[in-house]
Amino acid sequence: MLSERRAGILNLVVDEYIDTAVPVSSRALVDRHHLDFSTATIRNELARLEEEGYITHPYTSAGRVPSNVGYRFYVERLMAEEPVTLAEQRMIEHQFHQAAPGYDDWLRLAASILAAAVGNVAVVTRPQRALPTLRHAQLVHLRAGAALLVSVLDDGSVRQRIVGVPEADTQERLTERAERLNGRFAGSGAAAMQAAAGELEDEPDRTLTLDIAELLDEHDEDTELYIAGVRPALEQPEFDSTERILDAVQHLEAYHLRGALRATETPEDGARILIGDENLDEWLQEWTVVVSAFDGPEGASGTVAVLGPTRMRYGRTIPRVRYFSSLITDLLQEVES
Amino acid sequence: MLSERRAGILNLVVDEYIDTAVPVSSRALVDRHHLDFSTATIRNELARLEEEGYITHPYTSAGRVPSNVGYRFYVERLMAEEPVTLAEQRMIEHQFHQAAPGYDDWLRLAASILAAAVGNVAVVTRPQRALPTLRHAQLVHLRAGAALLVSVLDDGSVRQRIVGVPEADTQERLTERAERLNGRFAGSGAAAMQAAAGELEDEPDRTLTLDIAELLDEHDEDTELYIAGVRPALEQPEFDSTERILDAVQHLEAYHLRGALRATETPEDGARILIGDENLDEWLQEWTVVVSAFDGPEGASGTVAVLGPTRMRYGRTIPRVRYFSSLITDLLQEVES
DNA sequence: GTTAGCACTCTCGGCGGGAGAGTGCTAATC
DNA sequence: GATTAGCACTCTCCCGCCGAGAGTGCTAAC
Repeated sequence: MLSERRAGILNLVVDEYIDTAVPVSSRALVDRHHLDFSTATIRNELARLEEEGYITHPYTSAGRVPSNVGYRFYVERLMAEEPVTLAEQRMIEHQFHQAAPGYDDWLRLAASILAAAVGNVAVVTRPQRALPTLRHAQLVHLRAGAALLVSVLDDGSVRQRIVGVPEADTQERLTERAERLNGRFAGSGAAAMQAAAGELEDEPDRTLTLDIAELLDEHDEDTELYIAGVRPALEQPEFDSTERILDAVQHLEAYHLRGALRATETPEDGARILIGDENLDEWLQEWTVVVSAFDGPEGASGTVAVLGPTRMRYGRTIPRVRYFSSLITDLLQEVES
Repeated sequence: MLSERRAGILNLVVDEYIDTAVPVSSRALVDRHHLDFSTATIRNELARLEEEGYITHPYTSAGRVPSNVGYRFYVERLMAEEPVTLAEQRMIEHQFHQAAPGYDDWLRLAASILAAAVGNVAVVTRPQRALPTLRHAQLVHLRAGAALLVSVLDDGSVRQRIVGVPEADTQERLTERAERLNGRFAGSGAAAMQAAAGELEDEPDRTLTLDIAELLDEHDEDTELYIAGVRPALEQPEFDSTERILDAVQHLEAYHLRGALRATETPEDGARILIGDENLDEWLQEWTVVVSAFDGPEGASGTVAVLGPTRMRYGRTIPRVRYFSSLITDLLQEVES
């Protein structure tokens, strides 16, 4: 229903708008792309595109701006992808191999390289297992009656909380206790622990077991998030007023981003793109989220995402999110030292 | 050298300016505080105060604004402290006792309550020991030749990195290895490990020991930081332009704040106040930092701080930073469950 | 279907000018 | 000698105006 020519014009409009952030006029299209039609013809086509909902007018006589529908069509049918060149790949890999090896550093680095590559906010989550099991628990004596429970999970994540313990327990006793629990529950998941807790004779051990189970269940409440590129994103012209910036700043923090990513079904392969009102969160109505998953060790999985205004360089962003998703998967697998 | 009366006027000027963010005029002082002098007299005094460097003029004929010297004098001699009322204390403690017990949650909560109480950015660091020792190390198998080394320190902090291990090591072998090292080095500090590493027969064990020692040494590179109140701080009138906000946003992140706090000698008791150019960091030249220390378990210590524009409600902020510093110390000691 | 031409609309930036808020100074007063 | 009234002067801020410019939509001709 969208004629060949009109689709082509839409493509140009979106490209142009993404590039300049200025509503695009018929004149600009003709001049900058040497079209063989007059501006009047283009204007007619633009009017049609507007009727069909692909573009809009900010005010009666300014140029055209893509609508969400327009962006969606662009992303699915029109856009020219800008692939990650070999040179770029090499540069990126080089940066990784220069850094000290370590989950945290790598993921943080991934976020910041990706952010720089696309000029928008990048978010990377630490990989987690859906149903993590306990690898090792540890009790650190704080004071009579209280200790810090530190649990290392099989996906390498670490969770901790303060728990009550018998007043009389010294650090030595606590260590014994922890070892006893490790012997019994290392390799178990939350469900198994909850089921088995009842069988335990020792009351404090029982409570601790339930504490550990809760820690395992806390799951993504506390997912570590690496965020980068806030500044470049906020320098874009859509953030012209101080309130817009403040709103964005407020939302671009771990808590809200976790929420935004959790709401997304992340494809195992390729990237998922949510444009404007396709996002559930209220605050994301004028944002686009490009998100993909990567695999960590032991069946754990994490998320890479880029967030920016709906006017985003899709052709550049999407391949890069995909690339980073597989790059991180590879990195985490091919670790060598 | 600063006459009684002039000091009083300076006090009023600073109070007024902190309150309104508007350069204060002789008229405003007389009217709002029912002074028994004419505006002309006040103007003379203001002129003197300006000569002496306590206040300035933004432009030839606007009201007066305190200088850094003025703020310093105000903080040391003039300011009326607004103590934390009992009702306020109860409210705060109530909020703590409602939260799930746990270092992270408490410290995060502390930051956000403090931020709300003072209307500026609050930062709380996780308590750390100056020379931490190892409590327990753990190796998580990632892939042949690589493992995740997770170390729990005696102050309850946890550090991790990816390390190389013999290709042949299975998870079982790695666990044995870790237990061997724990047996030998639990309770030791980095220095002891470095010294003892040479004596180890087994080459991989030696490397691992050095890895652990490095982890212990990384120290505050990676201090966890809880930050809150960015938005309210940035809503203040000093952040009127988008660049100012962006600069501030960029600096109010973990990396820069760690730097800023590290540069500060933190008093064990009471609070240290750094106004404007008393700060070393370039970006803090128009900020004031109010910082205090608190004690964690086992001789570890952490930091609470508030950051805001030099025009800050000192009388409110300082007592609250002090209060939180001792409150956190108490909380961490009086944990019960 | 395409295009030239034109009237119309809306934004944006610059300019001017008046109101208002303050100061500093001088000279008179207590 | 301190205080104050009075006044000239300065600087900001805001508002309204206007013209330039950029676009569009429509009509009529090709």
